[in-house]
Amino acid sequence: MAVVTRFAPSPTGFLHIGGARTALFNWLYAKHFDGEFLLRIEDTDRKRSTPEAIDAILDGLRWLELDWDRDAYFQSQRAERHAAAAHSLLEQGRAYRCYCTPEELAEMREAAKREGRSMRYDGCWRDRDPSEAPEGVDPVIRLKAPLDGETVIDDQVQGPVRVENSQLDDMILLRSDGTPTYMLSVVVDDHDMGVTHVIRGDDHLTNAARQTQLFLALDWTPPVFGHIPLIHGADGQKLSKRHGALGIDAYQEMGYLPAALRNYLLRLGWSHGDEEIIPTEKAVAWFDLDAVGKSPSRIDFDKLESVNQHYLREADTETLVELLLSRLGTGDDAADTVRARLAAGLGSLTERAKNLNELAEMARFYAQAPSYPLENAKAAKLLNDDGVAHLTDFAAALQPLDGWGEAELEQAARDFVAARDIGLGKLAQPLRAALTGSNASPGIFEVLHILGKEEALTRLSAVPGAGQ
RNA sequence: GUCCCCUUCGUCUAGUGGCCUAGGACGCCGGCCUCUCACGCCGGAAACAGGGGUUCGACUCCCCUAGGGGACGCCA
Repeated sequence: MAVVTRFAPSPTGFLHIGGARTALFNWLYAKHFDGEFLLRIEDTDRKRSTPEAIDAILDGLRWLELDWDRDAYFQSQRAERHAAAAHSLLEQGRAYRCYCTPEELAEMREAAKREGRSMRYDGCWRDRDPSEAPEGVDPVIRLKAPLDGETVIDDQVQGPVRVENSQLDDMILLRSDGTPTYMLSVVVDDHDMGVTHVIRGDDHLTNAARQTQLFLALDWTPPVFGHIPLIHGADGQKLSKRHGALGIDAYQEMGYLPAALRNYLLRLGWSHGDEEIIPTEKAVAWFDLDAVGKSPSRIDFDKLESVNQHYLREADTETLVELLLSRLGTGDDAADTVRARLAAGLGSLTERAKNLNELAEMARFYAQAPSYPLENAKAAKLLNDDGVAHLTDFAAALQPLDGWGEAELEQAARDFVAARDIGLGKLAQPLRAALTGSNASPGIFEVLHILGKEEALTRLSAVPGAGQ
């Protein structure tokens, strides 16, 4: 039987990092077994579901390059089918009408809590005659779940998990307004969609037991479950808005590459020996549930950055240039010149940057000449009297040069400092400040070369006090 | 409160009874390289939560304790 996995987010918010990893694992599992990866939007909570959230989730998945098979399913469109399943259970005597009011239920929970019992519905309408039904109360439909014995989930990540049936109450299938609950919808949809493997956060572990009961009541075979541990914030606490529970678009804005984020997320909770850099092809080849860890992990931006830098170095130049251009916000006028400079300078720039934003800042001088006074205090200090004097003389020495290759430029600089008996740094640092506006940059001869003779000499003469 | 799950360096993890004087990666510290910043290279500090068993031998198996997480909705 072909493997079918699914990612089933509820569109009540953006796609966060935990959801992204769940989607990734489902995607990888399907790819590994040459199966299908489906997407189902669980929008049955009309009050909280928004079209914006649906778009954010879809965009997030697309950005991460996690493509889904078939068309996306929308749970809200299948409510009739869900209700039908509940009614058939009712006819078979496997479900019943319950007339308890929300108030009574709340009272029940209070009492249970007081007496130290587990807080669950006591099943008082389970065998009660419908003729006793109170007037004017719309009943809910509950599953007539087994009273004793146990439900066992052979979880592919957590191992066998046994839950006493006495711990599970008769779950509501249909609300008093006739709409299906999450439990019912999930089970019916997973069955109808042919889902064979349910991979999701372990906050659903106890749901798996209830859902198994439902599958069995419907005479369906439950899917294989794999409950992956949750991701926590850097402080070990549950993910919240303050740390890490950001939308996937935030990671995009922070300058991470999709391939890098996938690699990082993959290693959170999953491993393959000592492998760290795992491109998607290898991930597909290696991924399986047995290598997923059981304990929750924390998000670590340092590591993410490091992985990102790796992918930055390997990224296609053209792609990177476009990504940078949009971040530099430069006009179109000089676009071709800037593109060429960026393409030439990218190689050594990616050795220095950990994300696209840093990269853009480091590359900025290829698009714009420094403006005075220099913002960078250390750089400004390099342009003191001595520094400017050296620059002026060196510019004069450069003027008659025919070639502008790195080697020639370096030779000229070495001859220059040797003649004056000064260290190379005495010349290189002021040069750097004048050319890039900064005290840190790629090798100065590379910068000189990429900028070109005309632009370089223009920048040198633009230094305040130069040429006297 | 009840039930379920988890626990190896700061973080992500390798480890499936002897290969472990516990390995790797990120981060951190030191050094080398050097026109700056990086990269790279070399070296370093850093962990089996605690206590009982089982065993010739436990990071690995069992029990207890502690800590962490999750679930207990007519939310998903």
